[in-house]
Amino acid sequence: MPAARTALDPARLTVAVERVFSLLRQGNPPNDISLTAASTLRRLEREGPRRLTELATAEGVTQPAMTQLVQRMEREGLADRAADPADGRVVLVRITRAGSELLERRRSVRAAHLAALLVDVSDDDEALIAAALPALERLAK
Amino acid sequence: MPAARTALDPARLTVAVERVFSLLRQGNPPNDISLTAASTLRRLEREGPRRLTELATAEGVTQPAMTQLVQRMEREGLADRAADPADGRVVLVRITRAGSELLERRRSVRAAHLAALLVDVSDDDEALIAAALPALERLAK
DNA sequence: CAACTTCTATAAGTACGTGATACGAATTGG
DNA sequence: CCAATTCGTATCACGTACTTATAGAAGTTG
Repeated sequence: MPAARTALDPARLTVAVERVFSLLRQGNPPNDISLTAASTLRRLEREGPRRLTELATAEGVTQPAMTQLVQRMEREGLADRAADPADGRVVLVRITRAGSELLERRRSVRAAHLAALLVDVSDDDEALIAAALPALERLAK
Repeated sequence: MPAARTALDPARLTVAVERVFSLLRQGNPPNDISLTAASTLRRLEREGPRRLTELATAEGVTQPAMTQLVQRMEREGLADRAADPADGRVVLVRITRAGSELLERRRSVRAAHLAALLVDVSDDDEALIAAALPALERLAK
């Protein structure tokens, strides 16, 4: 009989992730963009121009929601649209330079906030979290 | 000179937490309550009855937002209000049995979803995450 | 007890999501 | 080769979840 699997309690991890997330959120700039907007921008940054419906599916929202989100992001200069030369129905959404810069600023702000929180964390705990980080990244791949 | 501190990159942790959180969110029931509603209910469950403004501050929303949230939660039977015998201005918000049951169902659903995700994670990674879990809980205390 | 402060509620506006539906562009079968 | 269908996006009507500004009742205080 093989050894029992590691005792990682999904419910505990779920709650912990939610609470850390809330903590991080507290330190947000006052007029932060929405979760979906941020996630969509990050996706556009990572993967390049994408279709509306593709984004909607990937982000788990409906197509009308993505249409509206892109409209707002376009209005704020964070993204723009381009026609697909190969298919006249398609809209390709792209992140703009301002969008990338916003993501960059957002990362700095959050990093600073988290760094402040980490002051109260023991070196041991910090090391444990650092050790688990690559695993968390693979989980959320 | 003491050893250099562990190299935990706040920006990386922030992004990883956001992405794990998004993953967990994907597997939500279709008509899930809002982040703030869930967090507020959990707080009421943990800490017992609380005032409106106390909840608003703790959750990082404005007082009118909390008034409205409590109204909605009350309408759905998840929470109720009681007068404070010591101060006629105060409303004490309490979680109801239905509220507790909702939290419990929500935890099961999310745990099941996360458990499904963990199938694709190596034993080593799972062990690393399990080892870091108490540290994450202390961070989010 | 009049003036101030505290606590909650209301009002008006915006962002963000939904389902239903419209409509032009692409694909397809007879 | 064109009528029917499917695909990709937009629009509409609606509900929720926030914001700021303000009102108003209950406590506190000089």
